[in-house]
Amino acid sequence: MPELPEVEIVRRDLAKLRGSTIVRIESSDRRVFDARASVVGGVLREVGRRGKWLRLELDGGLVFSHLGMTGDWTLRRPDEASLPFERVRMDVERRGKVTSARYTDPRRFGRFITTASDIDAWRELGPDPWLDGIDEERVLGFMKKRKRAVKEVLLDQSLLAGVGNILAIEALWNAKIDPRTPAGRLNARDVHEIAKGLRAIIARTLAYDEKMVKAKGHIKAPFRVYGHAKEPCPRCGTTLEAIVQGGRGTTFCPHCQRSHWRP
DNA sequence: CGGCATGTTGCGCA
DNA sequence: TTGCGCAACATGCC
Repeated sequence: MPELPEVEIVRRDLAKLRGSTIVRIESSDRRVFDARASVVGGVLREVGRRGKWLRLELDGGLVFSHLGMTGDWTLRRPDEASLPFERVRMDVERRGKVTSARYTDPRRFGRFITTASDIDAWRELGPDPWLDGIDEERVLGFMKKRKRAVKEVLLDQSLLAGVGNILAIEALWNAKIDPRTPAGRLNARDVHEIAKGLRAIIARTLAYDEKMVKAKGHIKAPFRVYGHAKEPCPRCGTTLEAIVQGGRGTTFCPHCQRSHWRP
């Protein structure tokens, strides 16, 4: 369940384990699990996140976790059986009590890496729009250099880490900007609207995810256009269109998401 | 059965 | 060197 807000929810859950000692890590999955250093025996000091990457800081080591498309972490008692699609099990102990963190991932696009130093993927991430804020001048400069559609550029993790397909679609709808607009044609005001749009959808999705954690009942997803192709635009009533950009689906309103772009 | 999916990487080609 | 399109990864769901 991964985009910035979902990963943030997972981070908060794992942060409950701060101060614990890693007592055991097990995985038979060579695709997901990459052991570059031994971290067993290390004490978990901090659970960080930038974009979609989780970074567990230990005394004498690091653990990086990426949820791919279908990854998730669940805290269980150590005696509980393996979960369906469980790929990694990490047991930690604090004051004699053992908690077993289970990483599940049906599609196995995720990664779990134990290492002694920061990995390239982490170092190459841009700022996190939620934790670090959005430097609009930098975003504009980045956009100015590209010819691709703004929607595709927003998915570049070196621009703003954590923006995925849904957030990009929703932010552009919030900003009333056509996702096909060549990035280089955006102006400062467009970038300002996109920044506002991103902050809004991140806040909205986080709030939704927080409710989901508590109330088990079904809550309506907070998305205005993602998953709503062929339905009326919530703003103007025009039928929402679905297109493919860079191999990913995009939904948008052909009427109110125009800005200054013309085909 | 066919098509689509909240992500990323790697390959071939212009 | 760079950018782009697309397949691949693996599985569930509609």
